[in-house]
This record gives sequence, C-alpha cells and structure tokens, in this order.
Amino acid sequence: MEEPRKRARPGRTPAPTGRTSRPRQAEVARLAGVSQATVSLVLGARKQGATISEETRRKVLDAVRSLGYVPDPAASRLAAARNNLLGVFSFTSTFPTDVQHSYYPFLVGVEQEAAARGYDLVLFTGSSTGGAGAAGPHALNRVRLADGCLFLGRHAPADELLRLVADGFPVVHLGRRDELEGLAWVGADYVSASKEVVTHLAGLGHRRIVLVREDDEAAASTDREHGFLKGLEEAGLPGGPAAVFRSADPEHDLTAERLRGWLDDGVTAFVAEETDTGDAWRALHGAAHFVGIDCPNDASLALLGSPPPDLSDGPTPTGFDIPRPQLGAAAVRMLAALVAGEQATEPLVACGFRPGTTAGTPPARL
Amino acid sequence: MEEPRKRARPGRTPAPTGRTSRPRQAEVARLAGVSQATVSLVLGARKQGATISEETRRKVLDAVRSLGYVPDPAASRLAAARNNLLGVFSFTSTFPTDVQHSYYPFLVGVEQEAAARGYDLVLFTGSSTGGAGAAGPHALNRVRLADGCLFLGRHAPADELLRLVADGFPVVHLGRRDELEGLAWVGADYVSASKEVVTHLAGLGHRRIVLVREDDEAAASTDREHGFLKGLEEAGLPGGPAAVFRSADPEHDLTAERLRGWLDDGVTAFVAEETDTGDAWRALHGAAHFVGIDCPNDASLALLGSPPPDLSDGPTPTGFDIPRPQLGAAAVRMLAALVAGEQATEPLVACGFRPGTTAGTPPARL
DNA sequence: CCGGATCGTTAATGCGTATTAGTAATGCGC
DNA sequence: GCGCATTACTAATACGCATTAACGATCCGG
Repeated sequence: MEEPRKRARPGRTPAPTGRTSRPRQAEVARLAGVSQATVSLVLGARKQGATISEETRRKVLDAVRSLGYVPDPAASRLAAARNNLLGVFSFTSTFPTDVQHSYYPFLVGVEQEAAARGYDLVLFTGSSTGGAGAAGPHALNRVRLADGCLFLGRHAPADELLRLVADGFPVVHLGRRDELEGLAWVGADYVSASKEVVTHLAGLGHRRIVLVREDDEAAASTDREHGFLKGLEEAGLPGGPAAVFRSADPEHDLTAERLRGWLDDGVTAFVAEETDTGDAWRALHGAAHFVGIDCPNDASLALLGSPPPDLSDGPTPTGFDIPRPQLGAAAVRMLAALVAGEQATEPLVACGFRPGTTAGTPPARL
Repeated sequence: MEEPRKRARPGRTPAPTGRTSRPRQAEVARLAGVSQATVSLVLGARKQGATISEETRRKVLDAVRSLGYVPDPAASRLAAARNNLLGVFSFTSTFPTDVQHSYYPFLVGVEQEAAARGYDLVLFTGSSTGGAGAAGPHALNRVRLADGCLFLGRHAPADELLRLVADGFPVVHLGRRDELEGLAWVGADYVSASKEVVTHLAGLGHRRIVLVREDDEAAASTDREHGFLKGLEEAGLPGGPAAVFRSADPEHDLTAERLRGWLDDGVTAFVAEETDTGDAWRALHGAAHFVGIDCPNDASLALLGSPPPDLSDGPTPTGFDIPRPQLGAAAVRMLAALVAGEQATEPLVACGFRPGTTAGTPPARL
C-alpha cells in the first residue's frame, strides 16, 4: 500500500517569531490553562448553549487583563459572517461645501440610529472612484462591501440601483421613490401633515381656503395637494380646482389683484407648499404684505414645510416641520430590518404640526 | 492496528443555501473557470512573482463585473492586506444635533481628500456600544477594521489611543496633540498666522499693540501668544508682559478705564484670540464700542481666528481664518502616508490672512 | 449499580482572502 | 533528446475568532 506522499506545506511563511505582537485568544487560553474556544465563549457572552463555570470565567478574564488582550475586529466580523457596516451613498459629496444642500439633518438621525443598533457607517461618494477601484459604470457596486446601503438624493442611476435590489442586496432610498419597482424607501407623510394643517384652519373657523403651489409633478408637491384637498373634504369645505392656485412663477402670477379677489370672495386662509426655492411662500407672503394684510387678524397663512432661509427671521409660519433626523433614523431601521431578512418597516414618517403665529380665527363677517 | 475512529465533524452548520449572499472569490473563480487563488492574484495586482496571462485576467475581470464582486473588508484585513477603508472616530456623535460643535467643516476636506485617494470612510461613533460588540473600555478597538483611523476631538481616551499607536496601527489626530508621545497629528499654524497679523498691523504703522487673551493653557492659546510676541519682536516693537492682557473673565475685566489707559499710553491696535466662547473678542469689541472708538480710524482691532456667530454680522474683523477643510485634507494625507508605511507628512497647515475692515493706519499723533 | 440527564470543556471546522510552495507545460540551447 | 529556465496556474495553507458536535465527569432516580 503506497501512502500518498504528503505534500509539503505551502501557504504563508510564519510571522517572524521575534516580534511581540498583540496577544491572541490562543495565548490567553494558554495562560489561563483552557482552550481557545473557552476564551471565545467567555468573552462572547453568548446567548445560550454554553455554560461556563465561575472559576474558569475568572481565570480567563484575569489572563485577558494581564495580557492586555483586545479582540481583532476583522477576525470577529469574518467569523460572525456580518460586518455590521451600513453604507451611506450620495452621488454628490456627502459633505458639500455649500451647506445649504447638505444631508446633515438626515445624517444626525442616521448616525444615532445606526450606533444604537451596533452598526458602523461607510460613506460612499458617487463622484469619486472610491475604494474597491470599481469605477466608471459600476461605481455603485462598491457599496456591496457593507451589509446594506442607504441612498441619499435621487441621483443614483436607477438601473444600477435595481440591479442591487434584484441581487438581494438590502437597499433603502431616503425619499419617496415608488416609481422604481421593488426599491424600499422612507419618506415624510406629506398627505397627513397637509391635511392636518387644513383641519387646523377649519377648526379656527375658516370656510374658504386656497392652496398656492408651483407647477411641478414631484411627489412632494402632489402629496401636499392631495392632503390639502382631503382636509377640505373632511371638513366639508369647498374643494375642486378653484381651491388650488397653480403657477410656474408664483412671484409674478400671484398679483395683488388676485389676492384681493380671493379676499372679496370670502377666502380667509391661504396655504403655500414648501419647495426648494420657497417661491410659493415668498410670493404669498409678499402679496399679503403688499395688500396690507394684518396676519393673522385679516387672514391666516400656513406653510406646508419650513420657510426658506431668507424668510426664517419673520414670524413662525403655521404649518409643519419635516422631521429629517427621524427620517434618517427610520431609514436605518428599515435597512436593518432588510439586512436581518425581515420585512421592510413602515415607510412613512409623520411630520410634526407647527402652531406658528400666522393663523388665527377668521375676521368677523361684515 | 486499530485506526483511531474518525470523529464526526463539528463546527458551524453550513449557511442556509437559499439566501443569495454576496458573491465570493470562489464564485468568481468558478464562473471564470480558474482557481480562487488566481482570482485573488488578478485582483490583487501584486507587486511581482505571479504572472497572469492576459486572457485569464480578462476572464476573471469579466466574471467580477458580471457578478458584482466586491472584496470583503474583514477578510482582507484578516489576511493582512488593505481594504481601502479609513476610519473617522469621534467620541461624541459625529453629527451632533447642535450644529455649532460639529466637525462638518473638517469632514468636507476629509471626504474630498479620501475620495481623491481612493479611500472610503468608515464612521465610528465612540459613545455607542457600536459595531463589533466591543463595548465599554474597548470601543476604540473597532477602528482596527480599517487601514488607519482619524480621530476628531480630544475625548478619546489617551491610553487606548496610545495602545493603537504602539501596536503599529496608523492613527492621526486632528488637532495638535504633542503631549501624547508618538501620536501623529495635524493642526493649524497659529504661531505663523498670529505673527502675520502683527506684521500687518506694524506695517500699517502701529507701534504699540496689545493682545487680549483668556486665562487658558491650551496649545491654541499659547501658540497665538507666541506668534504675537514673535511678530512684535521681528517688527522691533515692545513686547513683554505689558503687551499681553490675560484674564479669566475678559468681559468683566476689560473695563473702559483700562482701554482708555492703553489709548493714553499710545496703544493704537488691539488683538484678541479666538476661543470657543469668543469672549476675548466680544469683550474687546464691547469696550471699544462703549468708549466710542471709531474703528479703524481711532484704533485698529484684529482677531486671531473667526468671530463667534452672534457677532458674525458685524464688520469683518482683520485676522485669519482657520482652514478647517484643509486641515481635514491634510490629516487624510498624513494618514494615507502612515498606512503606506511612509513618514508622517507636515503637521502644520497655514491659516489664511483675512484683511477685514477693522484695521487701518493709526491716528495721527497729536 | 446502571441508564440517562446535566454540566463544563474541547476538538474541529468555517468565515473569505492573501500568499507561497509546488507543478505542469512550454521554450531554449546544445 | 536532455537538462534547465521560464511561464501560468493551483493546492494548501494562515489569518484570529465563533460556533457546535462530541466527550468526560458528575449527579440522579429507581
């Protein structure tokens, strides 16, 4: 019987024995007189299964302290088959020089929630070639190094995004995105929030309310209009096209005449949507000021969102706040669920009602 | 001869085959019809030794693209290789709710420079138990997953920081930190910048200049004083204790009388340091206003840094700007050098001189 | 006093990648 | 046609830790 000749042992050369490297579990085990597995069990504080005697535990912990052992996170993560890393991808720089367009408020929540769940964050910037070297058309692939990835802004190419989803890679988009089949997202509940503002106005006694919105098909705009109309309907107030003023250039189209016309028609409250530019609110605000309206005594104003920075020092508008940190946190929650193989969580986050000072009871009828 | 009975095979249960996991090198190898080792060689772009035919290389790269393969960072690290990840550790949250204390300006530069060098960033937040489960006293240890780590703020425990350094892990601290032997850091060159401000004032004709500083031993304060005195010396102006007004509570101690006294003594220019609170500048500003000084006609003022937010709408103070984004970029450059096994780069970053409008020629002598 | 249950520990294995010794195939000179 | 060098690739490790089947010891009830 011929024994197959044992091949020599290839592989890496053993580390130079001279160097004092940091201690391993094996050395802790040797010092404590137990096996490496026992050390791992003691340190792991695992859920169940293994039981360790108090004496052994003490010996191991003593050895750990005396050697100054610290676990190697790379090995832990490899063995545990999870990196505990969540990606955050933004096509433009995550930290733009122009702070105006920054994702900062979202990141506040993202970081908190991720930390609370034991995840670290990996930042990917779309514009750069980045880490793994996978540049060009497959730049999105880099994110696969994480356990899942959050996408900020709508600049990530749809096909690549869907490819990730199709491959079963956990992905969550921050901001409503239901045009992409299968893509999980979280977004603010503009419908409910807008409805709540109308309900509030109706509760103050307003019977004719007009919405000023820009000419835009974005979900953020149409959602607000839906909520607005829904609020009118539930309050039994007149809806229909007359209740919505839609203009591509509200600052120009929302004239003093038009405003006076509405007032003469019995309109007592006006609602503007929030947009990037804040034009709707600015136009409404400007026209009201020009006509000499004493707000909220002559008429009430409300804003479906936050005022633009240049108007932020005026009176606080009645309306709602977009809960950006909460949106970030919700996105992380959903992503964590997907990573764990669970169902996506609730995508809509409620906006907080902001009482403000621009809405009051309607003026007494003449 | 009794063959020792072969033990059954313990170990982990194989992963549930159903889940589509991220592709491994083994799968790439299978698809390309080569061995896993070949895949590693192709992707590694190693120094020398192995030669790979162009055809094989192409097959492997095709398979990589088609599967969307990305190397596992933990496995790379464990196998003693790079993973192109740089850590960013802040003991407090990286994105605090209070934007005032944020590291944002630094991160702008950090992100840019890291992207330019092909690194992705991993955010480690110290306050949480975080990633690998290394809680409590070993929270810092998580950063070993990356190739190196940047530390923000001075809250990271010194012993753990030094432990990382001692173990040869590349670490850079953002902010001067020479009290910790062996720790690499980058910081702003307050000495040169402060000197430059004095030189500017001297060039305008000022012969007696006073520095107002808080009672603080921080490097940021003492550096400014050094630079200030150095500037006086080089300009041949009187230095010494009389040129520096030091107070724990400048707003209270910097009285109108004191200011008038200085003016009577021929002092024509005043310099304040920047601190967290901005108290020195606020006190100087306030006293000058109270005394009725017409700045810069009656006297010149300068600020060694940026004004506090509440005074940011006043006239732009003559002084210098702390180049936070550049500091972040410089820190990344140094970290990249350390990761590559090179010497640390220059730790000091120059501050930009800010002309401002609060300094002019001294008033004509009576 | 024997079969079974419980407890404490260990041997063996896997996680995914990098490295290196070895090998088969080919080219080269004489 | 025979060594020897070169090329192209693969097998077999190692990295450090987590997991789990198996095993010895002790305890227990009948």
